[in-house]
Amino acid sequence: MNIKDIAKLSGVGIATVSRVINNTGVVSEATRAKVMEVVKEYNYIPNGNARNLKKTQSNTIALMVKGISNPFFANMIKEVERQVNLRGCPLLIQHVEDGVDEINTALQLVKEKNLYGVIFMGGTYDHSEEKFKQLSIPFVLTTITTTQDVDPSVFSSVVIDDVQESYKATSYLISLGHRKICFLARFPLVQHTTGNRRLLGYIKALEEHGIEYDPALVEDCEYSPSSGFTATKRLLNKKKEITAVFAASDTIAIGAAKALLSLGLSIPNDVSIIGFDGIEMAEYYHPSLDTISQPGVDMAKASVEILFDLISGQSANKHTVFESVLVKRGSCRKIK
Amino acid sequence: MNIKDIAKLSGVGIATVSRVINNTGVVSEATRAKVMEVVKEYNYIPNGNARNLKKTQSNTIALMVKGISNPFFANMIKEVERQVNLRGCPLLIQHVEDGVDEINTALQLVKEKNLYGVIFMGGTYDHSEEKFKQLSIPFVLTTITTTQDVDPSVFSSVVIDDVQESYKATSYLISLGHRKICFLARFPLVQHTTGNRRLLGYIKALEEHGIEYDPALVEDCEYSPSSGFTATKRLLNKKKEITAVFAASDTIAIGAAKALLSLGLSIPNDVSIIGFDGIEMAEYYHPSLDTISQPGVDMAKASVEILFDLISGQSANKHTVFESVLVKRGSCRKIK
DNA sequence: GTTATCATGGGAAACGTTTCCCATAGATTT
DNA sequence: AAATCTATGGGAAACGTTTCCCATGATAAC
Repeated sequence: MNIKDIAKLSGVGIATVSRVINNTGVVSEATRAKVMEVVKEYNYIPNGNARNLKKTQSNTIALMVKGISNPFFANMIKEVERQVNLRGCPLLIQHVEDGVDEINTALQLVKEKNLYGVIFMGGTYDHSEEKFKQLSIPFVLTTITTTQDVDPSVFSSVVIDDVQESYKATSYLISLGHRKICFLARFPLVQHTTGNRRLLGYIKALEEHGIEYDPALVEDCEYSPSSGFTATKRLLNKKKEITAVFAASDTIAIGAAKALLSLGLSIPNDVSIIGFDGIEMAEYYHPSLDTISQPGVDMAKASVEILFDLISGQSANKHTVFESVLVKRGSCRKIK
Repeated sequence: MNIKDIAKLSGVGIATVSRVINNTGVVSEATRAKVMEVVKEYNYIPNGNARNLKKTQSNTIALMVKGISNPFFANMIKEVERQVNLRGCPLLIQHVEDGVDEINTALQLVKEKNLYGVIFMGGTYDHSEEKFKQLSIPFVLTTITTTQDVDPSVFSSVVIDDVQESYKATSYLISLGHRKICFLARFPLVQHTTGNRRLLGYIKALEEHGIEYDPALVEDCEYSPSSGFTATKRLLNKKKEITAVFAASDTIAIGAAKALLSLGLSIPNDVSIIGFDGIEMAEYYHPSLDTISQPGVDMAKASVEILFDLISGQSANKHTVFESVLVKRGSCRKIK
């Protein structure tokens, strides 16, 4: 069942059927009704491949996610899909394996599927300007910013200020009297990752308050409870006196909390703890965990809006910085 | 840059370029090398739309997920993608909104994109045989079985036995001396959902042990901590004496645990609790939560294997039932 | 009554592949 | 030396659309 069949069955030309389906050009009401009836009756759905081939552009938006199992991304993905579908476009969700270059993957996809636009979610901050330019279609980096010498006019982004928010969390702990503050995050070899930027904020806060930065209080770990758990164990084995833990994600914070609690330590009486992201689980953990809560859904929505503005040519590349909120639930305590 | 350009640049015909790219037909080593050199140099990637149009079949596999934010699905999705990519196919992840018919969505997608195969993950058990037949390409239901009068030879599935596993959990609590056991799950209007089937197992266990089934101990709730939390609050307001909670997901169990803990109750001293799924968070909760752990990754792998067997015509429709494991972590206690 | 204008709809090319079928040339057989 | 076979590679049709351009008939203008 293709457009030719529909044309024959409706007694019109294929061009007319196409015009009816796409609501383009002028077609008399009578003709339109006649065609639509046949379309409905035979449940005709145009072949997307032929369509995209001819138009040398599909209306598909791709979402490249690095870390699809990250619970913080879950609601963002749903919102991106909702917003994209609202605009009548299908969303192709592409998971990018850790260690795989998401821009290269996208480059491939763009050529192969004639994408309409791309949203990148998660991943590193390290991309060259040249790469961005190769990607000749509109795209938005969400949750990713870049500190390389990249001309800001060649890409769009929706981010939070990792340095600033991390500074906020650390300062909060310091204001409560903490001096021995651990920091848990992921530090891959690449520069300019979320972890590295949050480390900068952590160090900045320490320095501003005259606290010496002790690398032994910083542990490298994946963004997962299990990794947070083992990292915290490693930390405790160093026999440092610790009064607070700042985890670069709530998942890490949960693992860290478990490590402390299972040793019989109390949160926040013995150790204060604060996470990052604002996932639901942090609230329902016992004790509920303080966190730097990111407006994930708003960020997702903004990403799609910016992408479609770019597509329609209505605006140039844009960089939006969202503010996160320090949510206090009692897992941090004033000491001394 | 298309196949014609490559042909011209290599000094061969387009048919030859196609043969080289697809490794079909016979091409002399010299010609192949010449063409490949040009392909590499210009970084040529064939247009997927043209390809799929001509072949009247793409190699794309679609994964229809209902509940993409379900943490239990996270690892399964990753495994499905890994397995599909391993077989040289791209995976299209399609999120299906709650309440939307996933088969209809797939039907649309199949016609539009000439899919190669479909995997359904999550959702209800209610599908008619006719619908299955309309979907004229190979597909596998994962995490979904059907109790309708559907001929088992028209579909494939990878599931656990919900009734049996639920029976297992409930029996475990009973064996520990519990009589007042709450059950939390989602009961939508549609029949034959995961929740309904697990309820059957729960009731079966009670009856077999001569315990009267009390509907007041069963609460309807979404598969999320917040919903588990409020459902448990509702339960406690009924002033029933409760000694154990069986939650149909670990996310619900976490919400339930939070409700109990925040009232100062102890787990497992005052109330025992057991969840379902086996997500990482249940282990890192404090206390660690007992659960019926599903082999999600194995199930994902099996789904892809079955799908590709169907595609290659190597085998007929098949139904695989996986066994779940009762994981004891101490959140359930023997009483009396 | 003739010409200009307009609304509508059809024909055909083009998008970039794959693949069938045939042509060519060199090698092998008779 | 002629005939046959084999290996290789090219031409062209086809996949199912969209869209440009043109044809047709009706209406309006003169």
